[in-house]
Amino acid sequence: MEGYTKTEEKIIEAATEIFLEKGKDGARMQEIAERAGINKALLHYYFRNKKNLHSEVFKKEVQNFFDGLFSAMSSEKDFEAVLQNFINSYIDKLAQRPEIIRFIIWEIQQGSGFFADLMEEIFKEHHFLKMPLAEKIEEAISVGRIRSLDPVQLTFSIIGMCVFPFIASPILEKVFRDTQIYSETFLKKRKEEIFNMVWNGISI
Amino acid sequence: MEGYTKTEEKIIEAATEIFLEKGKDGARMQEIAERAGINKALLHYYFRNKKNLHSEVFKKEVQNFFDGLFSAMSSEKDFEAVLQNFINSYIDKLAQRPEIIRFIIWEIQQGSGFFADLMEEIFKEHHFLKMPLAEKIEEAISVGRIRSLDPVQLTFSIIGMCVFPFIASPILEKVFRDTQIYSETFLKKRKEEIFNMVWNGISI
DNA sequence: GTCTATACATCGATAGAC
DNA sequence: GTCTATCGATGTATAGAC
Repeated sequence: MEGYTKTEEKIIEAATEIFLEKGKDGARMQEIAERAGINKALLHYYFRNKKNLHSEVFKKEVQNFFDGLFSAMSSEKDFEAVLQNFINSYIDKLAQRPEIIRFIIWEIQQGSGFFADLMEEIFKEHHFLKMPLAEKIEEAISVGRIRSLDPVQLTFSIIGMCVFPFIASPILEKVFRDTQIYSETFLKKRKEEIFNMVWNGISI
Repeated sequence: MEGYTKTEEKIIEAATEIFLEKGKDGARMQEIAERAGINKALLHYYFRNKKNLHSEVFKKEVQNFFDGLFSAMSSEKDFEAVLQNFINSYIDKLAQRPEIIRFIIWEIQQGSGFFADLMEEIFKEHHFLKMPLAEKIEEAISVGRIRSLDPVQLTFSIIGMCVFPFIASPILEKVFRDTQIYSETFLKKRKEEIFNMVWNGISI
């Protein structure tokens, strides 16, 4: 981590774990302090209050997630490769940090607009106008690579298919006792399934 | 609501609103009492503690959501109709109560297993063995109505596509200023888009 | 059943010594 | 920068009058 002192790093690290696990309201400053090996007073010395600390952690996590994702996208390639790559990257990223979904969903529906602003910022950093994948889809349509459809709708569909297994993993692993969501074989199969479904549905 | 006294009803109603909006940890018993027009003591008289009240509300909401959904499914029809019907019902249900997604996701990832148990119970009530849609897909494959594929994977895909727009609605309406997720036209278009994507991808 | 009053714990945040 | 001690607010929960 750059730009942080040793103590700040320890705090951020501890706060990330606790906020991801318990959420903003469920998290306790006391617990964060303990896990960081310091005391509450020092938390406030560095981050002033809980809201602030949470924002810092949230911003870092979201940026980290999407930076990796979008930087893998920017290179110009054939749309089939772009699609394949997007699905693979998204699933791999989610498998690394599945807790981030709940984190983001909570913040989104809080209605603060904080996440939306953050995303806009990240889009700009990567020189996208709005949603990266939607732009690529538009391109592919205009050059006749795929059939004409609503790029936004397709983007929703692809992301939805990628995200859902991670949202539902605890139930799914219970209902289907032999399904291990985080296993290499499942992830590979999932990637193929999404790609096939989409490509069958949109290719000319 | 059946089986509740007038006061219990008022409490459940108020608690539902507050829990859906602020979550289990963010909700305050004081606020629930005020909205119900009673005092804190009476909350504990009827529901003993916060955890209990939250469970009650959660169970009621989940049952209400899936009961409506599954009872619309049980009748035997051609798979194309079943699929169409499932997508339509799911989207309509979500449009009615979008807050339930966050509610459920939070509970799922809490790892208590409460939601999984609840779902199993609901499946049984409707005489399904595991996941309703997955069973219908298996049938359709075995009679050669659709191509052979993993029913669980397809189920994930369909639900993911239905749910995602509601998860992301606040950002989407910001990024695409002209997109009104809850408008009749958007919902209709979304249903068609999902059905077409799936049907193109699986029909023989 | 419903209220007021209050016990008791714990929270986020701060003051002040070092 | 880091600590101890503590404040004031607020949280859940209960006791006891009506």
